[in-house]
Amino acid sequence: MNLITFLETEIESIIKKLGYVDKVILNVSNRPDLGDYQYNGCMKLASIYKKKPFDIASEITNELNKLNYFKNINIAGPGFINITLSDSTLIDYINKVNEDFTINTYRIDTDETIFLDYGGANVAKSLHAGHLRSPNIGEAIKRLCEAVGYKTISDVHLGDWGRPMGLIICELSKRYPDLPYFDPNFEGDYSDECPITIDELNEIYPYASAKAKEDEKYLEEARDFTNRLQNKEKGIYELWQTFYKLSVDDIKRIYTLLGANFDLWEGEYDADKYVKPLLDYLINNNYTEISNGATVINVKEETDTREIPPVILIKSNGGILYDTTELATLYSRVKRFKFNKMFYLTDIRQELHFIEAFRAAYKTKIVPSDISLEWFGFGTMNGPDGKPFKTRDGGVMSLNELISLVKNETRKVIKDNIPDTEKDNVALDLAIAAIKYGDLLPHRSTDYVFDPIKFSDINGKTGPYLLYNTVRMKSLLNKCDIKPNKYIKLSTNEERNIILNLLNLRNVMIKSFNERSLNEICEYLYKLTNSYNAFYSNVNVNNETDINKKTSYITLTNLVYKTNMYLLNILGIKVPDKI
RNA sequence: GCGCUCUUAGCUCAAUUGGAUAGAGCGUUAGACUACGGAUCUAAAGGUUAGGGGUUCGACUCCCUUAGGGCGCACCA
Repeated sequence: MNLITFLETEIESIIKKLGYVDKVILNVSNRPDLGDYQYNGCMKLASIYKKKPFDIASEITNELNKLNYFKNINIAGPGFINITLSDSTLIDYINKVNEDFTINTYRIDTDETIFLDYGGANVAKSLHAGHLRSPNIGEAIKRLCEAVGYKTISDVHLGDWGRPMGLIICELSKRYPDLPYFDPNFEGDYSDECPITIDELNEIYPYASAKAKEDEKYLEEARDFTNRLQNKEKGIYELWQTFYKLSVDDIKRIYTLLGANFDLWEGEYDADKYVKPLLDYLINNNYTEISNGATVINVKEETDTREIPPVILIKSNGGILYDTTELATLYSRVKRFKFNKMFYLTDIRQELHFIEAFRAAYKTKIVPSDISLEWFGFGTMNGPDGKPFKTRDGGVMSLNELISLVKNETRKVIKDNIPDTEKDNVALDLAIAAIKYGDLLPHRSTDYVFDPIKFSDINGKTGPYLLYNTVRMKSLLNKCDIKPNKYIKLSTNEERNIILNLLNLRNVMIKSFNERSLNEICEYLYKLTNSYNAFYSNVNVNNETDINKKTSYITLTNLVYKTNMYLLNILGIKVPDKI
């Protein structure tokens, strides 16, 4: 059992024995000079039980002193209890963790499944800087859920069936009118060959989108193509399939680079076949009403402090919208998969959309009340000017460009002894680590400034620093003639700090999981690594002649290394063999 | 206009149910070490937590208010 959890339950039972009730939480002390951990509950208990906090604290510490886990227990201020663990407690615990790493982690006993919806890529619109956070955060949350004990299902939820598709097809019909896809009398097989390249595809959408804004006739044509596609008209549908594949292959390539994997590559297209049954269900059960010519679901509630507009299912011109597709997706997921919770991760601006969609889903019983729907948003990734990250000339920066940009920085860090043939791969690993760590370090919901140079620095709180030091630990483990075994002797203060940090892993995972944010884990990785480096710079492990000390050093090194690997894997950061 | 949200060190970010002296990184300054991967480590300076008021033993955190950002408010996704 985790040591901190164990001590919390011990204290809880002491408090109960004394006649009080509290959910005991042991916090890492913010006064390390007074103790390792602190319990702050006495002030609260005092107000409940009408006693002096100091007296309650005394009663508790008297009982605690009967246990033999502690080096020191003291009361400070109005009634803070400070606890310092004894070395033997720490040594015993480290040896238990050494046998079973998972006791030091946060893991619950559950057979629940969480369905995660993140990624949010759009077909035929190349991934750009604004698309970075969703796969980064989403993938890490997914891995954290799995580490905690949940089963997961992840879906990328592609935007692949709306007006953008019509715009692409419209523009293709102008540029390549002779393609067989546009010939209604064409009888042969459409070639599998895509008529365009990915670069051209990436160029077409912004072009067509801009043109549609100023050219009403063009927009009308695009609408028409959208309808023809959604009716799966021969030729048009096949054309869509070819550029769909081209685009999705490119999206997969970049997501793979970023370490994001999805169980499902579904999207609006897959939801489309559920739209009709959904609408039939909603209309037949009188969940809908007509408002200004549109078919809507009213989701206002009396307690609302703001105006909540209705969910529009069918536009006055007969078309369907974002919300319709969202509900159809939910409708199909509930029918096809078994899960207990659903996590949505998007840009923070979409909050209202999800509030509405969730209300509609519960109100209409599309989603049963025992499935929890949860949305959490992420903040914007900004440039140095505090506005959304752009290229130097103000254009949209693709993720390809972004990765290259950072790779140019991380390449400078690589040592000369790495063969030229491997340098590029190492630079890429470092770049991905730099980007992901930089992205996950701030709290999920806050906007942050993306700084390629700062993130690529091998010194400081960065991905490259963590990789470098983790690789160095591995190198030491490989080089040392002693293998990790039993932790015997706690001989330096630096080791004690490392152990206290290791002890904290579980709490860090709990906080990260509860917050749906990776910033606690990122901070922790730096802190743990840094505490190890303080040890490393003071103690030469390989030159140690005392075999007990040396074994202890290497055992501790191994635990820090394992913890780093465990957490970096949760963050989706790959650790290269050499840097 | 209405609503949500943010404002913390020179810069970029943290802050554990309301807890003690608000912490990190970078930058700055001063040190350590022929080095198992030194691309490291140690330390110092730097704060009226945007301003004002309130709640209480205690407020970056909760409430009110002023100022300044960001975002959202039915037929885009």
